[in-house]
Amino acid sequence: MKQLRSIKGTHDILPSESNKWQKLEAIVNEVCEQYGYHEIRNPIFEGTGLFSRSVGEETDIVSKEMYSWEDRDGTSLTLRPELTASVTRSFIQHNLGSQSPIHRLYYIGPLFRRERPQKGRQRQFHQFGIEAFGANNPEQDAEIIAIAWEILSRCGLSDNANLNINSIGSRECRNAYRNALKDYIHPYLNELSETSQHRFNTNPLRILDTKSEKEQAILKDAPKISEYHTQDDSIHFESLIGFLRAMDIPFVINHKLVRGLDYYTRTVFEFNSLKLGAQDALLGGGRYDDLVEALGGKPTPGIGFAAGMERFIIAMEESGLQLKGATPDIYFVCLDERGIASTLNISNKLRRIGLKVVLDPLRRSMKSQLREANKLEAKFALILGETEINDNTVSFKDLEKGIQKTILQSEVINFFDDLTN
RNA sequence: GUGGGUGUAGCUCAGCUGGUUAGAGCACCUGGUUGUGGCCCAGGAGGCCGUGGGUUCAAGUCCCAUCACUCACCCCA
Repeated sequence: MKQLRSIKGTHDILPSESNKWQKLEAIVNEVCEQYGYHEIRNPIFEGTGLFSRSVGEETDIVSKEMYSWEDRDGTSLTLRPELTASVTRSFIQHNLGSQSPIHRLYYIGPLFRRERPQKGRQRQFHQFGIEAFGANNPEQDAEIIAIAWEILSRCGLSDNANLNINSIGSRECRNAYRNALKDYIHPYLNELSETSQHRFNTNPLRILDTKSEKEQAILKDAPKISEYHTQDDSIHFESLIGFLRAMDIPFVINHKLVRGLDYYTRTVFEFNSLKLGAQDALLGGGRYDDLVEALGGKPTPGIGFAAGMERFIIAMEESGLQLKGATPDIYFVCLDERGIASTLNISNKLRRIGLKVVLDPLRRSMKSQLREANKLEAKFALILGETEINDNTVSFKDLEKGIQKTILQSEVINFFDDLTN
C-alpha cells in the first residue's frame, strides 16, 4: 500500500510549530479586541455564486483556483478562497447594519486555493483579517492600517516590511481612468503578453502591476490614476496620508498598486516582507464601498485586510524569533504501583491551583523518569516511591538547584501555594 | 498550467570514477548495582537508498519513465 501522506499543498502543524501559531493568534486576538473588533467565524464552504459575484468572475482566484463541487441536490459549493465575501454575506444575512451603524469584525481561519505550492503558498492556508462596515471616512482606513501595523510590530516584523498604499478611486474615477489607460496602451497592444492582452479587455488596471520589465517600460508614461480621482477621492486619500503620518506609520505611495480582487474601491494597501521569497505579500487589503450593495444589502461602505499566517510565521522565524513551548512546573515521578492512585489525585489538585503537572504513564525507572523531567525542562520533581507511601509523604526536588526535601502528602498543596506566591 | 533543482535513518547529511553485511552527527531507547536528571561512558533500535523499468557478472551510484518535495514563472495573503 502506498504510504499515506497529506494532500499536496496542505500541511500538518505539529506541536513544535503550533506554539508559534498560538502566539500569533494571541497577538491578533489581543490587538483586535483593543481596537474594539470582535471575532466572527464563518463556514468553510459557501455557495459558489458568492465568490464569483464578489471577488469577480475574471479573477484568477475564481476562474481557476477554487475548489468547487456539485452537492447532491445539484447546487454548486466552494471551499472559501478568501473571507471578505463570507463576512459580507454574513453581515447582510443577519442584517447587522440595522443593529448598529458600525460593525468591526475580525477572523482567523483556513482558506483554499488550488495553486502550485511554493514557499509561503499552500493550497490550504490560513489568514487572519479584519473588516469594518459602515464608515466611509478616512479615519476608518487609518484605523485598519494602524491595526495591521500594530500586529506586524508585535510580531517583530515591522522593521522588515514595507507598506505600499494607493487609491484606485471611486467607481466614476475608475471608469474614466480605465478608458484613459486603454487609450494609452492601445498602440502597444501587440507588444503585450497574452495575459495582459486578455486583461486589456477584462480588467485593464491589472496590467499595471505586471512584473514584465518590457511592459513596465511601456507603462512608464502611462496616466496615473490619481489624475482621475474625483475631488472626494483626493480628499479621502490626502486625509488618510495625514493620519498615517500622525501615527508615525511609514508608507510609500505606489501608483501602480492595484489588487487582484474586483471589489476594491479607493484605498488599497499591501505590506510586503523583505524576509520572504517571491511570495512576499504579508498582508493586503482595501476599501470596498460597493460590495455590500453588490451582494444584495443596503449600500454600506466597508474596508478590511487579510494577512497570510504561514507567511507571518516564516517571516517571524526569519527574523530570529525563537519560541519555546510551555514547560511543566512539576514532573511527578511514581515508582510503585500502589502509589498511582495518589499520584493521579495529588496531580489533579496541583493542576487546580494552576500548575502544569506531567507524569509518566509507562511505569519506567527512576532514571528514565528524571531524564524525561530534565528533557521537558520541568522546574520541580515530586517523587512517590515505597518509603514515601509508607510515611504518607512525597519527596520534592528542585531540579534547577538540586535540593530535595520530604513533605507530607496532606501538605503538598499548601507547600506549592507558598512556593509559587 | 510552464520551467529548474532535489529525493539515502525521525532530522541534517556522507557514500570517490558502479564492486562484499549502507555510514556519521543530532534525536530516540536501555544500562553504568538496591530509588535520583543534566555531563560522560557502553550498548540498542531505526533504511526495499522515493517508485517502476532498463544496462551490467554486479546498481544507492549509469540510463529511461513516473511520483513526491522544493524554488521560480504565474497568482496572491
